[in-house]
Amino acid sequence: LNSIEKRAIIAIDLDYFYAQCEEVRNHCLKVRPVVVCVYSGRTQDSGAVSTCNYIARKLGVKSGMPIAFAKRILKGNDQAVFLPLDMEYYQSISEKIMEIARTSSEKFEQSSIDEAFLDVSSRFDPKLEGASSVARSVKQEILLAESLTCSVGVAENKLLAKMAVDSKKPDGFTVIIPSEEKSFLYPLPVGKLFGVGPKTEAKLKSIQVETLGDLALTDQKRLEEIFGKNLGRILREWANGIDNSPVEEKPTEQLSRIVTLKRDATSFDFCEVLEPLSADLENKLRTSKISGKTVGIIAITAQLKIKSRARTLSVPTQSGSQILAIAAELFSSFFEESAEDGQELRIRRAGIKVSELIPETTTTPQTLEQFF
DNA sequence: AATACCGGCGAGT
DNA sequence: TCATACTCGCCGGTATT
Repeated sequence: LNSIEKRAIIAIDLDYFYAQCEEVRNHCLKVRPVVVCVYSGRTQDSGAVSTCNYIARKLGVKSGMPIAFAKRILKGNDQAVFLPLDMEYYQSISEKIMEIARTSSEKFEQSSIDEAFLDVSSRFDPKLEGASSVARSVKQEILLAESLTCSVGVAENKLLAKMAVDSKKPDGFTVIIPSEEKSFLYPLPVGKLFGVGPKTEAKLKSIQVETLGDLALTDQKRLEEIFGKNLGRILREWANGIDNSPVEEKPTEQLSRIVTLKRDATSFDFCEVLEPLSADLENKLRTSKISGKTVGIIAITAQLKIKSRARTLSVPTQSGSQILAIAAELFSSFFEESAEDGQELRIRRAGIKVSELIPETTTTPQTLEQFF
């Protein structure tokens, strides 16, 4: 039993990140509802709420909500501020903070623009106590350097650290010690488990599984029948607080760019719409020194259904013009294909995805051998 | 029978 | 009421070897 060393994992989550970044550059916003929006450009207020500060949340604004909803909720509130997304600014702050986190631990994993895991197991004896003091100082360092608050969770694996950090926000500090793992998890409704969204929650409720305690005791075979072998196993393990996944940086597996069309279309000017996307992808591929072996398109229909088509190349590419040409072909045949089915395809949003990313393959071969 | 590829779905920030 | 832009992972079906 002692041969398996326990770990000490810290989860860091920057509070209402984009909206807090906006507060940092304009302190007056701190006392007002702040809503950060992705404007789609169709109409005045078309688009969705990306995130908002806690003042806006308290009034009922939520991530993903249409901007027009949020405006209705805050109508008459002359303090409310609606701001467009400024990803470059948020990215630059994220990079500085992630550098602080990275250098605070030998093992580091950034899991999104505003979240990271640290594994500090090797450094301390009472591991969770040591990890807690690292978590405290990282929190402090982030506050001093960037004037941003974050929440932290400390536990013996990533799942528990993530559940811990989610349990108290903003500015939270939550440690789950081994003896408290089950009493922390079991009372929670299944929908609170990371990875359980509305669909999975509904399925679980339909078999009378309401809490993580229920889930933890549900027959494994039954879960595998309903959710498949993998998800069935993971649901049960996670409900029991079991997670052996390592803290490690994972290379990017796919890149995509997508835009909302000015209006739903049964066809559109592929070059005009897709060229900026492919150019952006080329830029990203080149600066990341990677190439993509699969090029695909993403279409969101007028009914908000997500459709995709893809083609795997014999040689990975970085070329924007090649990506554009393939994407245009895929869209073209996709429209034809649905015309044959008698279905008129109405597209709302159009995108390009590059996947099967492989370290650097230059488009112009240097040598004959490379060419053949 | 194993692997590759594709398209759909679900979930997260 | 209106519904972004990304990323990741799994599943089942079909094609390829």
